[in-house]
Amino acid sequence: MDKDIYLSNSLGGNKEIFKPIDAKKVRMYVCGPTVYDDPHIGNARPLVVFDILFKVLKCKYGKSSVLYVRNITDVDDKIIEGAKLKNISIDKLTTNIIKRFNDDCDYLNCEKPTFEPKATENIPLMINMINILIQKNNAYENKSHVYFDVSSFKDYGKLSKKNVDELFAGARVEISENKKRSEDFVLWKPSKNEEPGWDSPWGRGRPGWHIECSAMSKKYLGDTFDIHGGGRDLLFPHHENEIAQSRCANENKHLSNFWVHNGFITISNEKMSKSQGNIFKIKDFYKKYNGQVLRLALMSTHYKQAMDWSEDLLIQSKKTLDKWYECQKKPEGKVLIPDEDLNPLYDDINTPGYISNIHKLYDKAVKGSDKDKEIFTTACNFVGLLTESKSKWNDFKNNTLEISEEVILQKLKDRNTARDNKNYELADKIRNELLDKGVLIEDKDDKTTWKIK
RNA sequence: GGUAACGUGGCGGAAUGGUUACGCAGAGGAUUGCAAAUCCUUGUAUCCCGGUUCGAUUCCGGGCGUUACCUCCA
Repeated sequence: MDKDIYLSNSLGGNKEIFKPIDAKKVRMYVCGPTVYDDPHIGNARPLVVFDILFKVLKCKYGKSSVLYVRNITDVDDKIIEGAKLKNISIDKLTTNIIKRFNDDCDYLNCEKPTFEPKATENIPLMINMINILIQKNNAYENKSHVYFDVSSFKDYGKLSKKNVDELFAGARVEISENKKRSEDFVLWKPSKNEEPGWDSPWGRGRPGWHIECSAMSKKYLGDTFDIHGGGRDLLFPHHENEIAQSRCANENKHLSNFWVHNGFITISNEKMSKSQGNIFKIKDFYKKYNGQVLRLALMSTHYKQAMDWSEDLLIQSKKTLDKWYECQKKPEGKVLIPDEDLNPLYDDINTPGYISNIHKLYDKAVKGSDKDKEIFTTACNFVGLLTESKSKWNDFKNNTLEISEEVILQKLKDRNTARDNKNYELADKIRNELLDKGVLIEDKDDKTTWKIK
């Protein structure tokens, strides 16, 4: 489609026309997981949001013209703590969690990014970047620690619209003995023997939290790229610090031209947090819901808004997909989604607006031709919905059932016998029994069929 | 306290300087032994107070409310 893509840019705070630096090589970096615990639905949101943005970008610029990099941070204090807590090796923990993460991505039907670099495989790049920052007087070493000197970077706070003086004047943050100012942040820190560490000019140690993204985005996307994405919580300090490191090391005006942040998921309007005990892991939904249900649920709110997670939301999403799967028809050959229907996605990834259009395409498809059904299905497929076969969708539901198919068929037989004898009381009783077990009966024409509620 | 985002019907949730999408739930109808499914029809909303304007839910100001962020170090 010729239409421009619009994106809300956290840098500046306005919705802008998206123009890539090079239309033949559109570059997006999204902050991936720190692999210390099972991914939760808060992690699921950026996965789906940026998966859709990836698809939209490919739609406009061509499949092979879009690079999508999502890092895996596999060295961090939280990982060290997590391994200790679970009493397993760090290696085992990160391997486990990376597997979980990949399973969750599959479950949510997210495409693989172009590159998924791991922090531990890029330590030399980080050391190199830290060296440059020290040389340029943007960083200093003290007692085997290296800190970034925030006062050396005049644009610090620009992304998150924070005034550095005000931010740290409150004296809420204690000044560490090792660093000059409270706002400075660590680039490198020493590791104890049992902790993971790498040799460096400042002794055996490990990188600070932010430097891995600066090093890896540079490696795969260069000094300046088009889009940097992640959750709202990363805006400060993580992205602010990334900008400081990268721009000082690379001496350029922008790290990324666009900064895109997705909002939070809340539970009963409270932020998910461990202390509240209200964290939902993605794998907790494996048995009860097809991943498509979560995907549609995550699309039902615009990515910038906070979204409240609820069982009701999932029930509605499931119901909608049930309806949509009835109308699924695999497109034969190339089918185009009408521009006017695609429009909302180009306008700042407006997924609710797009869903609305899918509903309209559905209305048309139900009454219309095979072609209409193919257009409807294509529109769903575009955002990763209705991609599995109808039988697979139904199989998933059957697997959640506690009653065997044999028993169901026998009950249907009994009921129809009762109906033939006009014993409607018994017939209704059987129907309600099955309904209690989640089996819904439909009398259509002369045939009785059943399905999972 | 500082900063930012948000406030739309019963619920979820878009859009918009002038008839306020879409879904769920509700109501009425067709159909049905009753249901289910499907189809048709349908009611209901822009937090409060000012300002700009012929006209504000939309723009501006104030208020109220909700939420988030305020690191690393510890």
